Amino acid sequence: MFNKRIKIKELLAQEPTGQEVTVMGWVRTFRNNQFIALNDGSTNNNLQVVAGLGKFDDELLKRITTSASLKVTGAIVPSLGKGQKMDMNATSIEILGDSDAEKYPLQPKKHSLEFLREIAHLRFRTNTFGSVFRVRHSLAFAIHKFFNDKGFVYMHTPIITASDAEGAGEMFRVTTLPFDEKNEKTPRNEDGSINFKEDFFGRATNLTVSGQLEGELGATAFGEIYTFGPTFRAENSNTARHLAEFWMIEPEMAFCDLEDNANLAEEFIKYLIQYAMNNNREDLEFLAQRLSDEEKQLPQDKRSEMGLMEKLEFVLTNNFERLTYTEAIDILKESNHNKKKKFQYEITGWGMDLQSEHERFLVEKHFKKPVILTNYPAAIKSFYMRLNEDGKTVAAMDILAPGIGEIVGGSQREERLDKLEDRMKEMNIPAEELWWYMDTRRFGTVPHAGFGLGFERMVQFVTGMTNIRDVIAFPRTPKSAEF
RNA sequence: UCCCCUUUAGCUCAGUUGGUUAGAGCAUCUGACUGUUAAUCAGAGGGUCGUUGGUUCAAGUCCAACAGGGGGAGCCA
Repeated sequence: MFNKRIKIKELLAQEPTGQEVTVMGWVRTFRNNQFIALNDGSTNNNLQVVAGLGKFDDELLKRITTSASLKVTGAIVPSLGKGQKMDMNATSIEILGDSDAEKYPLQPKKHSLEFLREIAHLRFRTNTFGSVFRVRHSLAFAIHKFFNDKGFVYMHTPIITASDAEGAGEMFRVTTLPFDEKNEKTPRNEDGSINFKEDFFGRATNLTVSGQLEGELGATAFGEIYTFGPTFRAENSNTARHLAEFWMIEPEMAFCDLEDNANLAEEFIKYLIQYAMNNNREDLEFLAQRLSDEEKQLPQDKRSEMGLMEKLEFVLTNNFERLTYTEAIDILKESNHNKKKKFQYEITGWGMDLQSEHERFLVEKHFKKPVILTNYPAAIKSFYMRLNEDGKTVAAMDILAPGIGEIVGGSQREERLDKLEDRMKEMNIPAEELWWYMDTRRFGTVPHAGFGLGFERMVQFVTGMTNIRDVIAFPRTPKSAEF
């Protein structure tokens, strides 16, 4: 019986010719004791249900409150009012679930994003979050489509990992060892350290911070793989662009160098934007409007130069700017911004790590478009990145997006066993723990490369949401895991 | 973790140099109206001023600590 309903998005695309249909959804507002704005989540547009005067009991009408769920049947006719092309003249209204108006926290008015974060379980029922999460869904779908169409194998890398050598950040421990206040039940070695042999896996384990190392195992068999799954970082990060639990896409390609890698990343990002623009135009236009309304409250110099749609269009039609770390340092050094000493962190010269103000200057002020920075000094990058011929830089790449910062981090991997071992020794990475990783270099090693794209940062970029906590359903951040 | 800002009704916010009974809009409730568009009109209810301590004759207002939220930085995707 329930599958007889028509979704409001589909209905609104039809012409009103008196057809009798059934819809189900939640009440957004009930105006004039007669007009129900009904929403079923398929689109932000509501169906106006008209409850003709005198046709329904007062007792029933009283129960039509904000967010009550209804099953409504009636004829679809051209609207007599101005705001919509069709009305449903209700012949039957059934209340599926009441919603106590005195207790329901959402009102038909603008709410702050901060307040909505505190009621994250209900915020999907707002237009903003409806749009954000429909776009998020589309992007997730497009990721699989992009890689599937290219013949990549979708690989599920483990969530629980025994290696703590990945070096990508602090990890969450996974254990079944007893935890009591005095630690009396915790198994100990003779020297007092915790005996992990007694733990579930017989060793210390953690939540993954990256699927890359396992991804490389797949790439050196299937040729091209990608992962798309949750990732965990136990960093005490309190920013609008970090989460303790987030989703990451990590393609890994054999027979691939840094340039191929950068080409793929750029194509990938553009594909995702194009997909959302083709499939979520209505939601993006709503979000663009929201963003522009929001920015009207900011001082002139803090507003974006482009609207959301223009920005996405611009990224699609322009090549990402590609330059080396060394070139970037030169640009920063020679900039008027630097000469006027406007950087908080001084440009000390080659070898320094770029601060986010430097990255933002390059992306938002100098080039005004996404930038692919390559070939960083080896000393500031990870052990697995391929050492360049100059002996001092590695084949790394970061893609920096306006307003978001680093959206992609990747590299060509060090496929030469001796060079990899040297590098691990230098950086105190225990090669023996990663024996399985080293085996790819021992048996048929091959030039290969890959990158990680932060999914939530991508969703932020496409939706224009400025806080990463507003593009994931239930954000996990330090001191916060309510829902 | 560091720096800055902030916390007053369900929500968004006023609240003067410390001084009677802490206000507004929206929401809610009651009634009216009935082709409305965040409906409108009239009325009503609704507050431990984040928590604890201090200064003072007197604290929403000043001070301190703690907690929550926001912005920026670091770590990174």
